[in-house]
Amino acid sequence: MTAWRGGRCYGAGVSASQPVRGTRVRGTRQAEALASALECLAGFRSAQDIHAELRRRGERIGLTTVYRHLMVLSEDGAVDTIRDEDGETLYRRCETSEHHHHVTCRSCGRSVEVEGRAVELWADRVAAEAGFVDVDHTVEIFGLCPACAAK
Amino acid sequence: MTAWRGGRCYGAGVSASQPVRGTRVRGTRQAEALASALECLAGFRSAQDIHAELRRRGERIGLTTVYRHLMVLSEDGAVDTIRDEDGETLYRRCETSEHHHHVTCRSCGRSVEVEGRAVELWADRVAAEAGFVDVDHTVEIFGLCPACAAK
DNA sequence: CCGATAGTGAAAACCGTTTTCATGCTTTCC
DNA sequence: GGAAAGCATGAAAACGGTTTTCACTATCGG
Repeated sequence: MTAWRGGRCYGAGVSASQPVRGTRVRGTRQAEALASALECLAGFRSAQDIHAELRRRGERIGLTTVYRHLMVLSEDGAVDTIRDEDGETLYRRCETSEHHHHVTCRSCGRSVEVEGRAVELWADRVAAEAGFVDVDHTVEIFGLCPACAAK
Repeated sequence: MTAWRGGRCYGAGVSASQPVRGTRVRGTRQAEALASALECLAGFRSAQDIHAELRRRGERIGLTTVYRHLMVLSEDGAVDTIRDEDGETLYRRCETSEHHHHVTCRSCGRSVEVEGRAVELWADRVAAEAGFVDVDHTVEIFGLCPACAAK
């Protein structure tokens, strides 16, 4: 469970949010609802948070379905995923399809995408120096956003 | 469960490995055994791997105790921890007490410590630009080590 | 020795996630 | 329009790593 759960973001409708990128996520009421929730939620949220939010909105949708859709969406690159400090997976609608990293608020979940050409290069370089191949990296930055820091 | 479990590293003894840094981990047979196992195991291992290894060596030690000691050791900075792609926590005896990162083999767990002045600076900079404070970061690189890549 | 104190570990609880499987909803074809 | 086929759904159960519980044991100072 994340710390910042609970929230507003009602008045959902935001007009029939159309399918997120050409994925198979479409058609069903549940997929629509999930897409709309992702549209509306600003930061990284756990699957359970998102499910709770949907239920709060009155949607009839099962936790299983939320997990299933998030999995597909993330495989398709339509949502980003990160792991919080407890190992829980957090999801967020992806803004750009390019490789990038995040500065995420550990209190409210709000996050900013940052370009990381520099880290990419660094990671590739040090891995190559160590003789490693097929290299992959995870880079996440957590902190307190200006709003939360103000408290 | 990690992929590279099971291994040699018997003939353990390595002479009574002395207590790792001035922690409260000492005295008991189990703590000694764990310290010695960590000394001997090269790469990052899951708590369960380490426990299995100890049992294989004939040590009488419970999984709970392994977890407990690893927790303390990691709080004291005597072991490093990272999360693998499945969210499982992996442990390794720490080589330097300075902040550093790893290039870890996703097949055998072997890892190389790398200096990351560049990333530190980058992380601090982008976080500051976004107005975040109390910043923390995780940077892990996974790949195939030369030996595993050769197969 | 002895008693206080800290450590141990089997079993149960936890908790996020995945699987199962019976049921529903769509789509397709006639 | 309707029946069959196929995919989506979700409650409940399984899963797997980790933590908690609690009765028991080892250790250490005196």
